[in-house]
Amino acid sequence: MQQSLFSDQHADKNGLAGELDLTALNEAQYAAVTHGQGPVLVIAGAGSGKTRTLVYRMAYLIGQGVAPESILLLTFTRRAAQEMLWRASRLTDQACRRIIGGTFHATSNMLLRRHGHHLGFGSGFTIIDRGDAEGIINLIKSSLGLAGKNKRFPSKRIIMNLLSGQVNKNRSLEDLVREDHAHLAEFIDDFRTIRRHYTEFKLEHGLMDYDDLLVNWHRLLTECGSAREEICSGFAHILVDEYQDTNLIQAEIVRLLAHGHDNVMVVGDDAQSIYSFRGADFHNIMRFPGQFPQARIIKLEENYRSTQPILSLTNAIIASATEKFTKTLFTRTDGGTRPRVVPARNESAEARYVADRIDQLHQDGTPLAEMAVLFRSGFHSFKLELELNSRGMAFEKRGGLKLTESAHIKDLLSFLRILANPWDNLSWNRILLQLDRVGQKTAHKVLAAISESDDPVAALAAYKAPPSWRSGLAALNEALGRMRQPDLTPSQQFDAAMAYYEPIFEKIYYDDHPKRRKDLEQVRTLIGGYSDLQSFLDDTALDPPETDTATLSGDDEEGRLILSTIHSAKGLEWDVVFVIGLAEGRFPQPRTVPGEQWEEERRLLYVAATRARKQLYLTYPRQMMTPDRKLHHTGMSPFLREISPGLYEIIGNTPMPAPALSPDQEHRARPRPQKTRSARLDFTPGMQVLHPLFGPGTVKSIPGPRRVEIRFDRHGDKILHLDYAKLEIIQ
DNA sequence: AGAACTATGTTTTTT
DNA sequence: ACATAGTTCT
Repeated sequence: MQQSLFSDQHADKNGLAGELDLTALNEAQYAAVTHGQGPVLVIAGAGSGKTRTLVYRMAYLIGQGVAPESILLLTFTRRAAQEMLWRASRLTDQACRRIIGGTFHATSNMLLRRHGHHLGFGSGFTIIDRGDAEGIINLIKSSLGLAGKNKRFPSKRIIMNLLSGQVNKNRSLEDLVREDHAHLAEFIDDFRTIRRHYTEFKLEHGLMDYDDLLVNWHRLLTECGSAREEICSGFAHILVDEYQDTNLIQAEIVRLLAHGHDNVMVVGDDAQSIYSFRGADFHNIMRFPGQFPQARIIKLEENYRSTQPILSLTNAIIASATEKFTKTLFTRTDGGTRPRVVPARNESAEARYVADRIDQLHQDGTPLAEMAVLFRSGFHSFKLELELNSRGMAFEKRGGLKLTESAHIKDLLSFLRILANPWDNLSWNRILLQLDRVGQKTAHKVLAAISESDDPVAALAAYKAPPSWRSGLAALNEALGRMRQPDLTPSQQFDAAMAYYEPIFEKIYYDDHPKRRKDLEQVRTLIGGYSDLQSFLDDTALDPPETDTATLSGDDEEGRLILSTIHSAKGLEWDVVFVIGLAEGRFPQPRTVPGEQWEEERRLLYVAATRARKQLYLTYPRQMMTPDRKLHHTGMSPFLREISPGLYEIIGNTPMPAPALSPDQEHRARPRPQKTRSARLDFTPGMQVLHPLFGPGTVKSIPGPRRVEIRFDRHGDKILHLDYAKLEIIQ
């Protein structure tokens, strides 16, 4: 009997860490991991081990002799990418250094650097982030005289949505205006003008935003045969996690990358689709067999993460969804406590309750790293952060601002970006505004004077400034001169920029510069790993590093409590999970309209609740501050109200009367009774069977349709799916 | 008069 | 963090 597939010589050659124990997999996972050639679609529920399956497949392929660097591991959210690569590195030891993978954009960046000459941009393009794009829009708005209309002009967010029309949304400008913002119709011409200017601006300055990157990739792979050949031949296997988070163009790129061999395995869960606002479309999962007619479909339906009471509740959350999903989850984990719903008097009481519970659980032995607090929006945790700080409890907040999005980092990076691209108007604007007596208008004037020059830095040195800020400009010019000395490493350039920026920095952020200084030091460390400034800038634009608020101390071994937006918690799991702010008017978001948006909010709650292994707390304040600073009462989130109260326990001195449920809701919320089918494919308890991997065993029970539970002599109890199991009946 | 500075109010989620 | 409105400076 083959215990491990890695006891052969391939394992040592490729540096697999220890043995890969395939017997730990269930039947469907095993089928996915050991699948030979061709496309595979794995539809997997929450907690079904989908990332593990994907990573095992990678290790399995390496064990079969596939070169690690010819496997492409992709996913579409940063946190999930981190988790995936971490798991991969545990399995493959030194081979992991040769694995190519991460977020789609980070991988793009790597491929661009390797094959960039095909894109026709030469080396002179800069990748810009969302903040840059918004900055450009603002510049355009003011130069067109549209800024004055701000009072009635739509927010920058709406403009961004409209501008990204092509790639992220399948709707036209007119559709968007008609559907979502009918009152903005009169601005449609302005939108068009802004969009045209934005496109021109990017072309003129050699800038690419995220969407351009995708479009260019797609163009490259469809229009340039030799480039496609060169890129695709490098990857023998493509493994994609969180496939439901792809948008149309990304799904198409995945198909094109597999050109010639179709060795693609995608893993996704349509019930966990929470990124439609950036163009992701979970119907891509359903379209996959159309793209790859040979595709084999495998479902992972057993949940290994959560206890039954948690699973019953999460199943009830998703059961109310209008669109029916492709699978039902079950678990064999017994025991566990019912999820707790906690109404608190107000936000402070909610924060106190959560902090108290965490403190208690910690004292009882749950490590802080095994607990997490999740919420809909970044600012929902403010009260809790205050509470935790006042108690001296350390935590790590995820989601919200990235390191490179904070003002002081942007300030400093501006200098470096000028060095890489002296025509970067956005960065110039930022630098000029730091000078005393220079505001938006003056900066604009200076920019107009220097940006047409062959050497903007020299042009700035020659610029005749009025006496009020002449000395400030002189200092800037001197600093730029120092930074431009030849043969400086990126670190030395950073230090030169810092020497000039430091006094300004301390003045601007007089109240909290010690805290911000740590971020700057972090960038300093980061830049030390680069010998080429442009690579550093591209990497940070595409894949901004996380703010690390950690103060490295002795108890770092134990880890820290995580506070996270639900979006940033995707793909992770903890023993104890608190979901806070589950009040009406907070979850779903206040302006959510019924329909697709409403359903996405529901899936978001589903994602949050399915992060929990053992304990789940759902809390909400019964009193909240309205925008006009008045208190008003709120009830629990409509998503919670739909759930049968029998599935949870209410905590608190003033329990709410259980809301009456319609018989229909009552029925849907209850765990589904298992259907028993008469045709059981000849398996009955007590029967002796033989399995190619697990060896001999005895049929224990028939837990569901097309499933058998078998007690194996060597590997214990397992539930097998008859669609995949190659069982031999002995007697 | 025009530009810079200051106080104030509002914030979805993110590759 | 940013936009805007109101106030102060040149």
